[in-house]
Amino acid sequence: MDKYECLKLKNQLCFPIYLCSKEIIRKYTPFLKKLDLTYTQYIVMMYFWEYNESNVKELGNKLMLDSNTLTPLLKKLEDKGYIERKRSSLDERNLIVKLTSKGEKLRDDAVDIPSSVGKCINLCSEDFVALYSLMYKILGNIREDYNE
Amino acid sequence: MDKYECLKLKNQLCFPIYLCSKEIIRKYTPFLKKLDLTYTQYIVMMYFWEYNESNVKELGNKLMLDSNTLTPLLKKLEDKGYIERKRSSLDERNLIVKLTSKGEKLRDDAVDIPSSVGKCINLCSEDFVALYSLMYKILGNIREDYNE
DNA sequence: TAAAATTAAATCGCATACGATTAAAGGAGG
DNA sequence: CCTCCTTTAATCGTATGCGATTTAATTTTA
Repeated sequence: MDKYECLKLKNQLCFPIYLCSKEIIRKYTPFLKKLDLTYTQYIVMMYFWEYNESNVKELGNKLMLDSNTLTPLLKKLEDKGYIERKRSSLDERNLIVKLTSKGEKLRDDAVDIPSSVGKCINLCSEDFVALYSLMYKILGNIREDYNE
Repeated sequence: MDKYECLKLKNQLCFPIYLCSKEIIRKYTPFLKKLDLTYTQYIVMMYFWEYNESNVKELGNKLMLDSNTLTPLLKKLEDKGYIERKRSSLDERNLIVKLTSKGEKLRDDAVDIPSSVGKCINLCSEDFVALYSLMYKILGNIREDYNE
């Protein structure tokens, strides 16, 4: 029995998760390119399609990203005309971010993407459900503060 | 029934996988810092602890990374003294990368990391196995060329 | 109420990722 | 032998990701 067995790549759980995340994102890329979005920008747009308006803090909680990543990303989305950034007049520390009408319209172009990528991943619904719940179980274990 | 339902974050599979990958890597960080490694550098070191020697192509196939990512990363590992880079004399196109003795010794410092992080993730063994096999199933579906 | 503590975003620096291109070496065919 | 094709790394440019610090606004507290 090799005492280094635990360090072999095939015995890692993190490694295939890391690969899956990257490869799934790679599958999104050609579809997102048509909308002039990167994957992270797409996640942010999904947030706003659902909630319409937010600030950096709230958005960051949901996406587990901080202002160091979000600030430049939101500026890019603003340059593309998909969102609007404005300081709150009630509390100047807060940056209000909201969809523009152009950003809203983009939703119709995105609506087929999940199923297109789903076909590439090609999991039966049992596997989908099992994987989904395992992912949220891990997230719950790692970040007890995270509420879906 | 909302026609945009499929675009909600909570209905995505990619999103929790993306989060899990990032958060698990975050859990590794404090342990890896003691070895002066980043997560990707750690994956590369695991490869070499297992196979001792390789070239950029082979390594990249296994890790699903290309020379654009690996070349600078391998130079950093060389600067740290963990690996050696040398052109093959048989075929000058190939870069032979191998562990140094310092890199080999590092393995002993890494051997407790998987279980330490495993405690944070805190999955029972059934969940571990289920998740592991789902991940490789997806990888097999996405990249039929990938052989573990 | 003025100084201290807290909060929210922005900024900085470094390390990936990765599509695309380039450069250099080796191999194939005329 | 020479040109074309392929292969392997390296390089380039853009976009995250994130620990750490800074800046500005607000709140707390002495």
